[in-house]
Amino acid sequence: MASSSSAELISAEEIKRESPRTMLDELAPLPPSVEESAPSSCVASPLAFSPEQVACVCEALLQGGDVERLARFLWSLPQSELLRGNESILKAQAIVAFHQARYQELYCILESHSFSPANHSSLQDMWYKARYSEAEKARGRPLGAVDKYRLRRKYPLPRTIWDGEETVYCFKEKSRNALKDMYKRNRYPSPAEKRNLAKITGLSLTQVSNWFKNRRQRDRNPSEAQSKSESDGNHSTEDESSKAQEDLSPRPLSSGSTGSTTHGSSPAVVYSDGTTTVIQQIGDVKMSPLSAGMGFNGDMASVNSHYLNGGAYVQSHGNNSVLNGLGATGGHFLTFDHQRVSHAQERLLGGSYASYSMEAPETTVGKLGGMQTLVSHSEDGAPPSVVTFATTPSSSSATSGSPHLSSYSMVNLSGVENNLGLPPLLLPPSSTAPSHGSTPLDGVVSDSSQHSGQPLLYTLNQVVKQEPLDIGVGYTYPSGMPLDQTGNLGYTASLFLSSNLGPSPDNSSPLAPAVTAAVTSVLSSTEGHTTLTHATRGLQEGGSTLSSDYTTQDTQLPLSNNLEVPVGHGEGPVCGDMDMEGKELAKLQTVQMDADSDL
DNA sequence: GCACATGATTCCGG
DNA sequence: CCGGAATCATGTGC
Repeated sequence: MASSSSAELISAEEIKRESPRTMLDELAPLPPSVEESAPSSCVASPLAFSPEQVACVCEALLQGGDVERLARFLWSLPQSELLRGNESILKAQAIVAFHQARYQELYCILESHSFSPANHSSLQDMWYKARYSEAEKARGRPLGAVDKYRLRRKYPLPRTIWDGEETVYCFKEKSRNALKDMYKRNRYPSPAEKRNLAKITGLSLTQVSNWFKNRRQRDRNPSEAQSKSESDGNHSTEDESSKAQEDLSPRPLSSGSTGSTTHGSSPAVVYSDGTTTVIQQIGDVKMSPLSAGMGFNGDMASVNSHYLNGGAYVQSHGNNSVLNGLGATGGHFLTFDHQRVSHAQERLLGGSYASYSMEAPETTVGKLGGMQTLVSHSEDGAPPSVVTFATTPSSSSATSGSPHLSSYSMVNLSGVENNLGLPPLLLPPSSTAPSHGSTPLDGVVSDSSQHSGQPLLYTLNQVVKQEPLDIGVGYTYPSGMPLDQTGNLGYTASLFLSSNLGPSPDNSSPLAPAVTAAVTSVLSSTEGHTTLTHATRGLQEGGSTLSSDYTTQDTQLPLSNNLEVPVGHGEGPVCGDMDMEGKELAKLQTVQMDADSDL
């Protein structure tokens, strides 16, 4: 496996040597709408990306929150890629469609593919926001709470983005049952019990406390708030729910991640459905009530998004999963073949990128596995970006050829408002009607070979403090765009991609079988330093064992290291200035490798 | 639109 | 800091 078509792989070394341009720029060329270039040529020579690579880039761009760039990237993909059914791509398409107010298209995307639970929350949010937005436009006035409620009833979430768990008043049924059970046994739970309940339910300690407080109050004077239906006589549900890591198999309850967290409140939830196991750690932060649009609480995930600030998601898959560290093997996860980039694209790339600004002041680098680092910088001003992929030795999947992307993180650039076209999707004719904005596309598209790609299973961990960060149309990328106090983006996320299928479907370019990728984006800091952020995680091979942790802000970064990589001059976001020299890159890699050693 | 249900918040006392 | 009471804000159902 280590064997990948050499032709398509470029080592970081090579990249830094021969690539003066930013990778992301190449990945996200300007849209064909840009006059000066022949759109068609954009697709003439397909990028040498494997589906997984494309997915990874999508994720990276998604994390970055730069919808504009994401749109460009999607645009650059051959139709066949778009049709593959890869979740990351679909999600990216959905976000772009949302951003551009092409709601019908958005609905189609959301309804036509079953998304992994990790994405449910954000997609649900999009689903509803799109509905609200449409309704608002239709009636010309803002919607009230009741209006929204009705819309939610009218347009229930498709099962493709919803686990089916009903939520009432923001709490999931299971959570309430656990609370009720406990209440039945003890109206005044001890702090420890509350904490445990919090863990079990995925609620915050405060929520649990409030619940008991309210419950007692309403039990006391039934006069006003008679919750007869529930409190009286007998709660259907019986004992035991709370403590145990009980049964509650399918969804959100769980084995109390025992030691989980230091500060009294970071419930951990383990989802398990046989094939996957997810552990989610939930922090205890409240979102600003203002956080635009996040008011909707569809399910627990949403609730969490409301209250959490930290978390992690790990998913492992039966037979494969070798997401872990170092890999000297050469799985080059993301490679870029410059030679295959059309000249037209290059021209486009050279174009204007001045618009985006990176503001994340600093990021950190966690330990990484073998890394592939791609540095990019734009020629006219954009700060450099570095995407680093950690590769993993393909132990268990030596034969499978299935790629594993274990983690990556990317820090981002401020979302730039913009409307770019998105490549046409294969949607029912009716749905493609572009309602608004730009719909540049036409000339794009070329090959039509399609494939329903293999179900790439992945989970994305993203946790963070939620702060409003509107991307254009008001969509707040719900999950992963934390802003730090200064309003800058400082985000770290882990992404686990795994696939336990055999060789990738239609991929002509053999990928390293087990690859752990870590994308790291270098951001320019005001000091002229750049730090990397990264999160690493690993799954032990040999099956679904969870092994690790991850990342993210603040408190929870057990494995991270912090590295600062000096970069060019500190002149600000003016192109050339930010170039990362080969040596810096080398340095970067070295550092990363060092970081590995303590794995 | 209204009434009820329920989670959250605020204020107060211990 | 916790619990109780009052109250607010929003979800829910009719």
